[in-house]
Amino acid sequence: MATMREVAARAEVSIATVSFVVNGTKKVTDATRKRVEDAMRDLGFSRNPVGAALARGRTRILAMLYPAVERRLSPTAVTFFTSASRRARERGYDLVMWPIGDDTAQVSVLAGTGLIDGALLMEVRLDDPRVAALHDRRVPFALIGRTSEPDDLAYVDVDFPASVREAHARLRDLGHEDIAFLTGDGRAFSHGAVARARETYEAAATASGSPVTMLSCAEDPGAGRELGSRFRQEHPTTTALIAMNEPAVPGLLIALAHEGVRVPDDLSVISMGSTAFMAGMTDPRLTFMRTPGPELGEWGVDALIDRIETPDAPLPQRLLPCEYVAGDSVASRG
Amino acid sequence: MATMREVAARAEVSIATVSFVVNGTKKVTDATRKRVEDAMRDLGFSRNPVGAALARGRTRILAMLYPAVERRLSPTAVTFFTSASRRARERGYDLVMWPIGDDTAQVSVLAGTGLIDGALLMEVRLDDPRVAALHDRRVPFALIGRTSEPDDLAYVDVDFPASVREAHARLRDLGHEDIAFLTGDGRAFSHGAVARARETYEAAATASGSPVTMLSCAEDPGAGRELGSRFRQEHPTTTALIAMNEPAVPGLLIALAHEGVRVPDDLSVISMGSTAFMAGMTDPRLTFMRTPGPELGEWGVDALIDRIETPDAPLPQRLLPCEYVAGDSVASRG
DNA sequence: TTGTATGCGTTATCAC
DNA sequence: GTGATAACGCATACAA
Repeated sequence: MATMREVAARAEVSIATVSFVVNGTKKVTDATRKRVEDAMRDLGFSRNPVGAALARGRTRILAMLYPAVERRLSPTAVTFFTSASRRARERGYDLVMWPIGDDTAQVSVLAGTGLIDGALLMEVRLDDPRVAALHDRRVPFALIGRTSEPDDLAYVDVDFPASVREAHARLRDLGHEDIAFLTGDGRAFSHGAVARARETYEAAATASGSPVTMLSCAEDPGAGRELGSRFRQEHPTTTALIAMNEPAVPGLLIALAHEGVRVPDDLSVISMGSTAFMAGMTDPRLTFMRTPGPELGEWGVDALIDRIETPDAPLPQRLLPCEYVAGDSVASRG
Repeated sequence: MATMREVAARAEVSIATVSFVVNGTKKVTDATRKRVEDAMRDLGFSRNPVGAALARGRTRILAMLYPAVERRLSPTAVTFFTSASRRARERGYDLVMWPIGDDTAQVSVLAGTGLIDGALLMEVRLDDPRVAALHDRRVPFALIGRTSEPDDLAYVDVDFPASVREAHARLRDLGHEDIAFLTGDGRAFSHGAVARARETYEAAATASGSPVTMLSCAEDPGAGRELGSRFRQEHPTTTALIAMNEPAVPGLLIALAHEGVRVPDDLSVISMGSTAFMAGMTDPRLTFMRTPGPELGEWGVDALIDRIETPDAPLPQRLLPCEYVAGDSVASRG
C-alpha cells in the first residue's frame, strides 16, 4: 500500500500535487499529471480512505441500519439493499448494511463515531427512537418508511394507503363485499407501514359499507398455517383477503387447502408488498402487489446523499405505490 | 462530538491520560481516572474511530463480502450474517455486509484501502479469484466455504460430504434404492459446496450399487415447478430425492402434486442445507438438513479475528455437518 | 503515574 | 501550476 508521499517522491513532485491529480481538485499540467499517474500505476497506489476521512471529516460511507438481529431479513428487504448499494456506488459512496438493534444506544454510538456520513433507516416505526438519536448526533439520515410525524424528515416510502385502496377496489370490482385484512402482530403494529395500511383498509371497508375484518398473526409460515386452519370457521362469509404478511401467506394457503377452502374460488387472496420470488412459492401462484424495493432503495440513497451534500435543499419526500401483479389467487366472487 | 483534547482540558489532564483510560492501556490513579470519566460523561465523548484507525493502522471493522448483486441473499445466508455480526461485536469488532461483485477489481480496491481489518468470504467458489486478491493485498481473511485447495487458508465450512452421506444413508435405510440428487445449475457448479456435494452423492450412489441421477435447475421456484412437472416422466423409478436447491424446492413440490406424485408416498424429499423457515413453507412440511448457519457465522468470525490477532497460530479450519430435522416429506419405500 | 511530542495519510490553505 | 505546511483525532515511545 503505497502512500502519497511515496508517489510524490517517485514522480518528483510535492505531495500536494499528487493530491490534486488524485482528486481533480486543481489544475495540473498534462506533463506532471502524467508523471504522477505513471508513478501511481508503478506503485499500485490507492488512496487510504482513513487518512482522507480524517482530513476531510467525511468517510463517504453510508450505513443501512436494519434491525437484523431482531427481524428477519426478508427477500423483499433485500431488494432495497441491493439497489441502494448499487446507487450509492454510482454516486461515489459505499453503502454497507450495519446490523444493529433498534435501541437508541447502539445507534447513538455508531452515529457519534463519525465513521459514517449518513444513515438509511429501514423498518421505521411510528415512533422510532433512532430518529431522535441520529438527530441529536447530527448525522444526516433518510428513512425508507415514515414515522407518524414525518413532515420534517427526509423519506421515501411505499405508498401503502394507495396500494391498499387499489387492492380493495379491485376486489370490490370483482364483486367481493366481505374483504378481510391480515398483517403481522405484536411489534408489527407500531410499524408505520402496517399502521397506515390498517387504517386505510378500515376506511375503505367502512366507506363501502362492508364489514371490517382485521386479522393478524406472527410473521412466519407456522402462524399462517394456524390462521388458515381456523379461517373458514371464524369467518364464514369472507370471500377475499388482503394479506400484508409475506412470510405467513404460504402457510396460510396450505392450511386453507387442507380445510377445503379453495383459492381463489372460495377465497381470493392478494399478497400486499411482496416479490415475484415469494409469490412463486405458493399454490396457486399469488396475485400480489409488488413492493417497489429497487426503486425505493435507489430513491432512498439519493435522498440521503442530497441531505448530505445540499442540506439546505428542500426535504426529499417521495411515495410510490405497489404495482399490481396478476397471479392465480384472485377470482371474481362466485 | 467531543474530542479527546476537549476531555483532557475539562479533566485538567493531558490527552495521553485520556487515551490511557479510554483504552485501558496504562495504569491511572483512581482519582484522575474518575475526573476523566466524569469529563467524558459530561461531554458525551466517544472516541473517533477514524482517528484511532489512522494512528493504530487498524479499524476494527470487518467486512462480510457477499456477491449480493449477483446472488440472492437467501434466508439461510442471512443466518450466517446475523450470528457473525453478533459474535464480532462480542469481540469488539464491527462486522458489516459489504455488497460487492465477485470480480477481483472491487475486492482489490476495498482491500487496498485499509478500511477493513479483515474479510469474511461467503459463497466461495472452487477457484475463487477473491482469494488471490485478498492475499495480494495482505488483508486477513477467512472463508465460509472452501476453495478446491483450502489447505493453506483459514476456513469454516458446512460439511456437505458428511451431510449428503447421512441423507443418503437414511434414505437407504428406509429402503430407497433409486435416489436422485438436485442442485442449482450454471454457476452453481463452480460453487465449492455444490461440487463437493455432487461428488459425494455420486460416490455414495455408486458404492451402494444404485443409479446416479444427477439433476439441476435454476435456483428459483419457477425452475422447480418446471422440473417437477416432468419429473415422473423422466425418472419413473426414482423414489427419493435429495434437493440441494433451497429456492426451487417449493415450486418442485407444487408441480409434483399437480402431476399426482405424492410426497412422501411416491417420492421422499430431503432438502439439503435449509432452514426451518423455508421448510415450513411447503406442503408437506419438508424434512431437511439444517444449515448450521448460526454456528458457522460465529466460527467464521472467530477464525478471522484469530488470523488478525495471532497470525502465527495454526490456521483455523473447521467443518460442521448439517443436522437432520424430521418433517413430513420422507417415508420408507412403499 | 502523568505529560510531551511525533506520526499515521490525506486535504486544503496559503504562499510562491 | 506547484510546493510547504498546518490541521484532522488519536496512539504511543519517551521524558519527567
